[in-house]
Amino acid sequence: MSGHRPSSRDKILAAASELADIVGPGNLSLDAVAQRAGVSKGGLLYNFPTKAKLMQALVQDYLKSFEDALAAEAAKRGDTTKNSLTAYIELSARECEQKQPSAAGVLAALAEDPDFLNPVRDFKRQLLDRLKSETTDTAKLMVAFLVIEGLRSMKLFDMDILHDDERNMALTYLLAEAAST
Amino acid sequence: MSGHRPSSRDKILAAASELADIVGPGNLSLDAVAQRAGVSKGGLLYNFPTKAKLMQALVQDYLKSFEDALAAEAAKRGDTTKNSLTAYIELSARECEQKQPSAAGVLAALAEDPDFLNPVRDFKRQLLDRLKSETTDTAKLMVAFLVIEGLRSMKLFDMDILHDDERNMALTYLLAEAAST
DNA sequence: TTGACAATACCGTCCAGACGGTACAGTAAG
DNA sequence: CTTACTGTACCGTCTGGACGGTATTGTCAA
Repeated sequence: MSGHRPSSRDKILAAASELADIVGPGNLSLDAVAQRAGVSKGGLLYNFPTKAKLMQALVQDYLKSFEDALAAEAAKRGDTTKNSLTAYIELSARECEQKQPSAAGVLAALAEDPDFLNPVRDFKRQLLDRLKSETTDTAKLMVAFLVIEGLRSMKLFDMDILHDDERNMALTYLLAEAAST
Repeated sequence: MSGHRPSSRDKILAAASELADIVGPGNLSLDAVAQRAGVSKGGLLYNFPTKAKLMQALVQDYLKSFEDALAAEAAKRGDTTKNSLTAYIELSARECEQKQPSAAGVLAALAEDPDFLNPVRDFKRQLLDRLKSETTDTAKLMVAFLVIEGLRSMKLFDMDILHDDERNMALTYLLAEAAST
């Protein structure tokens, strides 16, 4: 079900994200995506019959890879459901450090039509509910969740406002609070 | 210096923001903006000689109105510089409740070219530095700042994920921490 | 006072190019 | 024969922006 060799589909998705990052979220054209992916335009439209479908796939792809990373992080430590908040925090912290161009694809989808973000909304709400069922102090959960959301939005907008120590301060504070629950 | 009657310029800016919210950030056209503002396209181009200039103005406008609101909030309570974090938190909290369509204009600017957000980055960094100089506990400041950033990004993306009580929990937590400093 | 001119604040039209998408013939692999 | 494309040609639409015009108001010398 997963683990293909780099298919055309994957190359197109990657090319679209990279391009969105280069030309700006609202200036993504099918011709340019096809060219960057090393695929003809006909080939692109064979895989994604319409631009909207491409955008949906971009969002789905982003969500899927995040989901996988979260599951991997939870598996890496003990599967005790109790510390999945800690897993979420640490995963997000690590993601802040590195590049993740796939986020640019999400912005492209947003630019095209904000409704493409509906799956993201659903995903986040589900995640929050899961976290909620596993923690006792809801106020602290909300703070942690929102801090990460803030960090994530900064990354999305390429706003490298925070110094490393500033970010770490917030993160260690969160981790300490999460551990004491 | 301020307090004009609704000039063409202002009508255009407002129309652009509203339209961005309706048609999606990446689908903002000059023709549509002109029409909605009740101005001819030539008239629009007179006020904003290029689309890029419009976008810049949209961002500037957004920043300015936020700055004004923050100053007004600080003035409303005592001008003691100590509690400007509290002012920031409460202002942001109130803004979460209400509609503020001007944010859609910022997304339109982002869609066109992410560099248009540079002024936002500068503004936020300045704000953070000011807050930093007025508080003792930097870790708690960072948490508060990032929580608000998270709230703000959700509003921007129209992600009404949080229930009112969830949001209030985070906010009252923040206010309590800010007061105890 | 008046006539000449200029600046301001627009209007309405036009155009070259880019875009999403279609159509279709061909092809190489399995 | 089907799948997964390639390549080319094309269509209708939309877009940013250039351009020429116009009404109003102001300025200022004679």
